[in-house]
Amino acid sequence: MAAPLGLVGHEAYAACSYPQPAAAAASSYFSPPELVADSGGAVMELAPPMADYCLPGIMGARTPDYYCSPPAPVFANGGAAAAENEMMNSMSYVGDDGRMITMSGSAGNGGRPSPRIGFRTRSEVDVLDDGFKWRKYGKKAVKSSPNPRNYYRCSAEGCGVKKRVERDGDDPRYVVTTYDGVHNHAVPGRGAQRPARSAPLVAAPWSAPAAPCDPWGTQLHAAAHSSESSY
DNA sequence: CGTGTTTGACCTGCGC
DNA sequence: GCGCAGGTCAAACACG
Repeated sequence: MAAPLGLVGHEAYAACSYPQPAAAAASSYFSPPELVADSGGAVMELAPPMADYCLPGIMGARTPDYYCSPPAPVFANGGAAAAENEMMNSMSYVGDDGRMITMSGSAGNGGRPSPRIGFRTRSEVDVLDDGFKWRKYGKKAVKSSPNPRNYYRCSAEGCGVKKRVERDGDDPRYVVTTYDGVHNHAVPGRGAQRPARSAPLVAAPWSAPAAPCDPWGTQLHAAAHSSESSY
């Protein structure tokens, strides 16, 4: 599967076939758990637990309300964003050339690749509310899609996270969102605490790690065997 | 007046 | 070197 999301470059998909919570289904949040990870030319696949660990730091605290979330010992210290970013920065994965690459310096301070996470969402609205404040700085018609691509930057001072939002050219019901970078601050208006889930969503079918681990090492796979998400 | 959006121009990387 | 496409800039504008 080359690029069903209209994304170019190195892509990997993680299929997450966990049932979609009704609340999430009714909202605009991240409906299909289909992930693409593109990190500076390296391919990685995000298994569901990995997605849950990665995405909060990038997209904000609401994400795990949808993604199948293990208990969150990682954030038990209250420093959610810091812990998440620290974890992101300590991660490593296998690049195209087979070498291990670490995420350290991913926030733009070290010349190492910044994490890029893309996903496709069935949504009526173009812009998903991920809890962060975004400022639009550009709009561009792209050749790969009949729909324009919108460019957003995190409004927080010193935070260089960007995201691209575009309608899927193949299916306009879907919004393709690509996050580029990791927030260096907490979600605005939430403090450092992870919001409580209104209801248990999905029982995590895996053993939740007791501490920030290195899921890259154990859950990375070649993109070749990636599967479609099921919904 | 501050903040965010719009949009055309400009810059840059890449393939030929 | 040239052209194309994607990404970014910045001035103008809208809105609360």
